[in-house]
Amino acid sequence: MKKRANNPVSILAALKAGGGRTTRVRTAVVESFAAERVPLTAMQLASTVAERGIDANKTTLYREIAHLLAKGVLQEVRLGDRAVRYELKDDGHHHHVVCMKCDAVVDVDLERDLDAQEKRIAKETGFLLIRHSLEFFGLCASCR
Amino acid sequence: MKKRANNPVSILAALKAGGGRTTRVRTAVVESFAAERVPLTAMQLASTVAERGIDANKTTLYREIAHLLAKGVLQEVRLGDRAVRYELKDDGHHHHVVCMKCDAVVDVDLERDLDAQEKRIAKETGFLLIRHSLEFFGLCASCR
DNA sequence: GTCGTTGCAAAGACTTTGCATGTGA
DNA sequence: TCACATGCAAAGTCTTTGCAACGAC
Repeated sequence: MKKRANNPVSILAALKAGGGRTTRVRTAVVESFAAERVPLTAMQLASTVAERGIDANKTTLYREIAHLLAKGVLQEVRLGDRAVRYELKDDGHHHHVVCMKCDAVVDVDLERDLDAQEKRIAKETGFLLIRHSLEFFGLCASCR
Repeated sequence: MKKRANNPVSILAALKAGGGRTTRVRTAVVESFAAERVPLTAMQLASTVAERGIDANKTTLYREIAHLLAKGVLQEVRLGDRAVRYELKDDGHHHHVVCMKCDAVVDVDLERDLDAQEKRIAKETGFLLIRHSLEFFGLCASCR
């Protein structure tokens, strides 16, 4: 399984090589995702970027997210709430545990993944299955 | 495992017993969920209700959904897209298979549920886990 | 200088709230 | 009757689009 370089410098370099520019906002966005490590909503990204001292317009952030998705730097993550979140794309498939009170997110791996179940379900339903999404919800150690 | 009566008549009777009224809109909403069987967004509900010949204001539909959620008649379902969907609550825990092209939804059960995994994850993360959500995405037989 | 990037304003989609009116039991 | 239910208008939240100005290289 190939491992993608997930540090801000490499990502920005790759974007630049693809014709993009290394701007104030883009740098702050990529650094924010790399530093936070958990999936962020557009609004959480705005706060994180602001905390880093960069005052970026929200339109710009939405456009930057779209750009990074198109470049394969980010992937969408849907947790249980309405929001769409984004995280740096890595090659490892993992799931999330979400605190229903404070919104904390922790990554987890499954011991045996769902491949067998997926095969059976594909057979039973006639679907061609492409991906799945599994999240656990509860209260984290400090909120319980 | 106790089985809830999921037909419109019983549901409306139960709501009435709880102080609610059997109105034109409420009847159409409950019948729509019972007839469709798959999770509906507020907008899909509006269409379904309209198809049944009832012209309900969308504010009313949002309020009716909130009311039915509060009464435990409906439960929220989050599939992979941004929308929040609702379905009649039943006691059986199941998961969904979603067609990424035509939005068709099929219910599925897991052979072995995720209890063991859930226990392990709770132990590892310190979370008190309350529920989980698992969806499969792909293309249905007609769209593939 | 070019062309990618940014900001502002405005529009859009979906959802919620306030208030006056309607209606089921 | 009267509390529940409804409709309309308005406001709120999140996201997208149009357009002119800015700035990385």
